[in-house]
Amino acid sequence: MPTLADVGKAAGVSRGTVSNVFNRPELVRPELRERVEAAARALGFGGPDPKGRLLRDGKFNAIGFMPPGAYAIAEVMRSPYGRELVLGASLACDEAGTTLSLVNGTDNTRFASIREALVDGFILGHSADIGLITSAQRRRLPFVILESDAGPDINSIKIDGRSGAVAAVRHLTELGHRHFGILSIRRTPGPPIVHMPGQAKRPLLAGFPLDDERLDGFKQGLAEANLSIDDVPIIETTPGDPSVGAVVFDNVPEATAILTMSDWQAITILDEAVRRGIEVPGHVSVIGFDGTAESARTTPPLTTIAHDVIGKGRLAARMVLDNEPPRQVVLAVELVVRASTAAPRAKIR
Amino acid sequence: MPTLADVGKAAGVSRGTVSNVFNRPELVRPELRERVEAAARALGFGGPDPKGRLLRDGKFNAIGFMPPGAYAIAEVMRSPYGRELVLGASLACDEAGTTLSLVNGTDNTRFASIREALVDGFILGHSADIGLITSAQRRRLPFVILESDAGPDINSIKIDGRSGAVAAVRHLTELGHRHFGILSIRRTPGPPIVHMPGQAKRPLLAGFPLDDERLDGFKQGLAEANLSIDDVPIIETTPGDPSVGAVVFDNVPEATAILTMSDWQAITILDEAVRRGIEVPGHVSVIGFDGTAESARTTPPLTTIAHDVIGKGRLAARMVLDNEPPRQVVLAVELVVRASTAAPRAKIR
DNA sequence: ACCATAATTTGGAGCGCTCCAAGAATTTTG
DNA sequence: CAAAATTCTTGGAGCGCTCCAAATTATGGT
Repeated sequence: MPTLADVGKAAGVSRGTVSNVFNRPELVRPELRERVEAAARALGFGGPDPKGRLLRDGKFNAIGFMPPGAYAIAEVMRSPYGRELVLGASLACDEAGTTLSLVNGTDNTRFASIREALVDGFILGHSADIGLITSAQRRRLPFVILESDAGPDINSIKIDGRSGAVAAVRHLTELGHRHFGILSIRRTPGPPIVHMPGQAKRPLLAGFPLDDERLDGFKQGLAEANLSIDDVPIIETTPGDPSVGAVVFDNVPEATAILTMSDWQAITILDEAVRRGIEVPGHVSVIGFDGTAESARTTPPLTTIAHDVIGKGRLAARMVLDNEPPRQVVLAVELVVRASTAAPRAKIR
Repeated sequence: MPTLADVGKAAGVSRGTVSNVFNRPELVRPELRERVEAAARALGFGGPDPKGRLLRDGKFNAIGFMPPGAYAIAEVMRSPYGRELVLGASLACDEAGTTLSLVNGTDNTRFASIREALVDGFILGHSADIGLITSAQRRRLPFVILESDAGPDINSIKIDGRSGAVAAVRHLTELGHRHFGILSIRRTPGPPIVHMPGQAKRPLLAGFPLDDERLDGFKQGLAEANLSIDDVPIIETTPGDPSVGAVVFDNVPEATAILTMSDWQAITILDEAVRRGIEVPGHVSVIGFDGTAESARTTPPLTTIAHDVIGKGRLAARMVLDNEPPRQVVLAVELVVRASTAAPRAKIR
């Protein structure tokens, strides 16, 4: 690999002049410039190596996106929510002329990834692991954490998940539902875990603020209707796991309404319902969470607790890019009623 | 920002030892290690700066994805096709522990982006601009170009677009269709451009191999049924432009079948059909291209010319990562018949 | 011609790190 | 207990570049 110095030698000029030819050509006399360019071509020199510039300037011109939980980037890209988040971030990056780096952080390499990522700042997906934040802080780069409570010194953006969850339950109880099933989020790899009422050690606190808050909202909403969450089956499942539908219908046949924590989970239920000839919302109502574009395209279109996911991603990127004093943003959620919820009509089977 | 040297001074050891503490802790005596770690903590040193290591090692551990055409990354993320491509690439990156950098290349900054991206290789979206390839070659990094003919010295992956287009037309003519509309891809920003038969300067060669090839396939397929593409209206439109549906139905009311170059275009047509009460496939058949996941979820599900988009993205990343001798891969396409195509039943209006 | 002024070009000084050969300290061996 | 072997630590040599003050060369006015 030829370097600036090599080209300089070949053209009989100094390193600095070659640098100028490439970066500020107006500074160098046209004929000389041409001679240098010729030398560069002859040597197959394709321009100053970014590595050198980088060390000198110290700017990567990139921000990193780190997946939430223990997910890999590919899993983020699969999920409707993740895609909109990344889309939003890329929108802001497009505007700023910055690169968006999708940083892979598998469980154990997560901290190392943060330490070594070639970025000027981070968007961190939510995490139960406080160490992540410490890691990010150590790096002394601007960062924002999504869907986590991280205190006043740290940039964070979250939605009002509790209100959203309450609104979801209210909507359903107002329609007359009394028998529910709840889909919470499984944070480790594996099949759905069914927690029936009365069973010990129900996952009422998963450790992830996102999940806990929504579960708490469900609890509150149920309480308002004189129902107890303790009587409601909870199924922990990875969003997108296609097997959850079967698990739900097999284990919670009496439910007339399914509360979820993501549109993707709700969509999975819809798919299984079609397979079994169960009508939505005739036999069972399903409510999503997040209000992704996908939720509007399903059959029937999903009722969901929506927020501006793209806007969230975009704001996150902007906060990192702008590097202003830390702030904590809480985004509003909105119940969007579509066609997947209705008054209960008949029991399944 | 403290450096290795600073920490070394504070701990009374050398730069090298501090480096070892962080990178090969087993090489340094536990008590010394602790002293160094304490000093690092005290100084708020969060580990060796990746910039330095980078210059030294020369590896970014990242590959860059550059959007096709003149699109920005955000546009890629919006498109079903683009998302699956990125998903595929991220899958390979996950496996390899590499970062995927979404490199922004707006028209004029495109070449500069290639010159300066902090990556070890590139996935280039297709382009009509040969300069892109030259740029990439100059950088002397492994790269692969998608959906372009770039000769035997260059990694490329493309689908057999011609056969796909022929198959699409055949499917429709076999169903009895004789009146078509074609959606080709507009490569500049702006609203749909309608090219009616007989008009001069129809975009039969857009300069993009991808478009040209498919158009050529449509032509061939039509010819097989004794139809001429010269009699078929062609509408150039950016995939995803929601206005194209109206343009199509207003300008080509006699068409009983719409050929497209992407699922997204087809989906847009579907949306407008719903709005106008036009039945698909009753009044008009619509056929997509690419076979993205979205195409299976529409109402009605789209008939489409499918290929393994995720696999393509994954293979692309692998080729860059593996850096083997250049090869040219042509991926098979497959006609997937779903419910958006049927025999023509009635004329619209 | 000659000097002031303007236009170009130069090369040193890092940017922060890792590698590595060599030196220092410690432990083992005969 | 000295010599040999082993374990640790050190600091020089870059990695390739950009910035900048200083040196060199060209231009212009008298």
